Amino acid sequence: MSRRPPLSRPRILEAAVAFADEHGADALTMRKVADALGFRVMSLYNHVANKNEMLTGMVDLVVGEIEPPPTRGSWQELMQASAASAHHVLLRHPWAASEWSKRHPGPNRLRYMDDILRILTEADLGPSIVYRGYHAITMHIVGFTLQEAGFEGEMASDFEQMAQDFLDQMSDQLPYLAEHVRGHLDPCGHGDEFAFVLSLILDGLERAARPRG
Amino acid sequence: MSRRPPLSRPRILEAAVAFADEHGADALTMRKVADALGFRVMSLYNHVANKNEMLTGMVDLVVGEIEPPPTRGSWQELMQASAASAHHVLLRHPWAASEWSKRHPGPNRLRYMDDILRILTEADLGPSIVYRGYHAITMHIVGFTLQEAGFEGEMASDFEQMAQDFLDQMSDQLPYLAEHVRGHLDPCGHGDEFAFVLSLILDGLERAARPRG
DNA sequence: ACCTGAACACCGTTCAAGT
DNA sequence: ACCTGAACACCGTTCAAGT
Repeated sequence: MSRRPPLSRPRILEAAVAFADEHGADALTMRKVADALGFRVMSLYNHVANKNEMLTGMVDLVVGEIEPPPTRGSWQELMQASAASAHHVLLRHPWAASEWSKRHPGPNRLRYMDDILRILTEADLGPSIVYRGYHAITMHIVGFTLQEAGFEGEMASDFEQMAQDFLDQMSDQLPYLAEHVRGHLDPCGHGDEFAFVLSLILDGLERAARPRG
Repeated sequence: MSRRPPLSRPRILEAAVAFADEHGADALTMRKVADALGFRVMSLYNHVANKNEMLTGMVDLVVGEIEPPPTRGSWQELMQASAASAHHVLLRHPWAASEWSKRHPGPNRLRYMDDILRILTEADLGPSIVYRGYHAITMHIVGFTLQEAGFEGEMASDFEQMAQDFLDQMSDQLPYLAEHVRGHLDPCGHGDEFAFVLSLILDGLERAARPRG
C-alpha cells in the first residue's frame, strides 16, 4: 500500500480501470480516482484531457489485455481462440463492453480489429463475407458479453429470489418466459453458450462462402 | 406548442424519451425534462421515483413500440419480422440499445421476451436450442443495433474525413483494417447486414435441431 | 513541469412549505 | 393531491497561484 509513486497517464488509467472493475462505471469519478492514487482531483488534468478521454483510454487499455490470435489452426479455430480471450477480458471488466461501442478505437483496438480482419481475409472467404463477417463477429463478442454483464450486475445473489417470485406470479400469463426462467435456475448449465453461438456464425460464414464445403 | 397540460408519469416518460432521442442519454437531466414540460424539477418526483427508475420506464416505453410478431409464416419468418421491427424501433431511439441490457425488464419487455420464446418453442427445436437460441437472438438484436448506433453517433458527417486520414496514415501498418474502411466508404452498400447475420443464427439453430432438415 | 485551492455552473435528491 | 423554493452533497472543469 505504498502511497504516492509519481502520477502518470498509465497509472491514472490503471487506477481508473481498477476502480470501475470494483464499483462500476457509474460510480467512477475524477475525485475518486484521484483519492485512490493519493492525489487531488486537479492533478489528473495534467495527464488526461478530461473524463471522456480518460474513459476512451481505459477501454483501449482493456483491449490491450486481449491475447493476439494463435499462429496455427483453421480460421475457425483462430477466431474461437481470439474471441474466447476477448470474452474473458470483457468479463473481467464488466463495464468495458458497454463503453466499447461508444468510443473511438485507440491504438490497441485498431490492432485488434486488424487481427480479426486478417484471419477472415486469409480464410479466403471473399470480400463481401469478410466485410459482413467482421461485423457479425465483433457484434457477438461485445453484445454477448454485454448481456452477460448486465445480467450478473443487476441480479447476482438475489436473482433466485426474483425468479421465484416471478414464477409464482406470472407463470400463467407468460408461460414461455416462465419456462426459460426455470432453465436459468437449473443448476446443470448449458455448456459454453458464447462459443456455441459464435460457432453458428462462423459455420454460417463458411457455408455462405463455400456452399459445397 | 400548448404548454402545461397536467403532469403525469406517461407524459414525463414521453418527454424524456423525446429529449434523449434528440440530445442523447448523456445530456438527459431531470431539470431538462421538467423544462421541456414547463414544470420545475421537483414536480417530476411526484410521478417517478428517481432518475434511474425513469430510465427503466423509458426503456419499457420504447419496447412497447415493437410490433408483435405476425401470426402466420415459418418460424424463421416470424423471427425475422419481429427482429426487424425491434431493430427499427431501436434505431429510432439510439440511446435505448445501450440502456436495454442495464435495466430490469418492465411489463412490455416481459411480454416481448415471451413472444420470442413462444416462436422458438412452437418451432419444436427442443428445449436446449430454445434456451440458447433465445440468448443468441436477443443478443444479436440489441448488440448489432448498439454497434450501429455507436458508429453513427460518433462519426456521422465527419466519418469520411476521419476515414481518409486513417487511410493516408495507417494503410501500411494495418492493411486489413484499411481494406475494411474502404468497404465502409464504398457508396454501394452491402445489403441488409442485420437480417443477414440473423439468418446465419436462425439457420444454424435449425440445423443444430434438425441435422437432416 | 507538475501540483493544488478556490470557484463556477451544474447535477440528483431531501425536506418543509405552500395550494 | 400535487406543485415548488431553498438547501445539501456532489459533480466536471477553469483559472490563477504555488513549487
